[in-house]
Amino acid sequence: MPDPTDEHAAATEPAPTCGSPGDAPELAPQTHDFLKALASPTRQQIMQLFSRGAELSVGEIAEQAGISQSTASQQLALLRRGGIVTSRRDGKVVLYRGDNERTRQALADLQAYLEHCC
Amino acid sequence: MPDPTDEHAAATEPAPTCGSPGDAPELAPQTHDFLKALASPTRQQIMQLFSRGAELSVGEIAEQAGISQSTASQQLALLRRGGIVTSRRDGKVVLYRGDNERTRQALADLQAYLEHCC
DNA sequence: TTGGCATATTAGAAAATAACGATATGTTGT
DNA sequence: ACAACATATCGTTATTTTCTAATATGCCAA
Repeated sequence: MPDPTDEHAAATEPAPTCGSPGDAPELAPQTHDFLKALASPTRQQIMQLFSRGAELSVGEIAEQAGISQSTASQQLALLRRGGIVTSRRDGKVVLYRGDNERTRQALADLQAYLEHCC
Repeated sequence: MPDPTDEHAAATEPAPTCGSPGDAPELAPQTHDFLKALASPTRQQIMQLFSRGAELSVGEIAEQAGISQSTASQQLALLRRGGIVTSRRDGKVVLYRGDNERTRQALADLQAYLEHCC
């Protein structure tokens, strides 16, 4: 039986729409994941492989970044959770690429968050 | 004799101006510090105290954030290293506030970095 | 179904982070 | 110089992160 944690289901979040517009806006959990995902040398190194929309398999990423396959898979999972990359299955490989849409969104949210304190 | 690590000297960096414009732009060390500084619940909580240019002492921040004085000092040091806050001495207290200028710069650098891969 | 390959997940050790109390440094008044 | 107060730094412990090898899961072909 297939696990309910379906990997390549389109996990579309309902969008929190910023609860209390009054005073101190908290950083959305998604944006926190975004920041955590980027705040790592290894993951930054991985991101450099996705120049101009390049699409790479986990194996290629592991090799080019000089890390093990399992490490690559784990770090890619974190990057995906942070909304920085997307994945799709093509045969027996899984291809990753930068997620333009969600990255733009996270940047906008971050900018809005920093607006009120800086 | 005063330590060369002068705390409140205006540490103005020469700005790296992005070495090789060709292919894969690395994230500036400053921007990495910026990301790491923000990717922490405690430090995000601290940042929420600086609503609209508020200026607070370390003691006030520690109290309002519910953390010890030494923790506040340490976390504020990380926020300052990330260019998110500035500090100035006023008598025996040290006042912190959001650093508009450097934050804007870090956001711009981050945006440029993400441009090429997303 | 079986075998082979690619990716995800697990388990565990090493390293980095976060927090605190205690102490050192700095500053202002007396 | 000394006392009093505020902040920075030190030393330590608990938690989290990071990485790898080993194993499990998923997909395709025969």
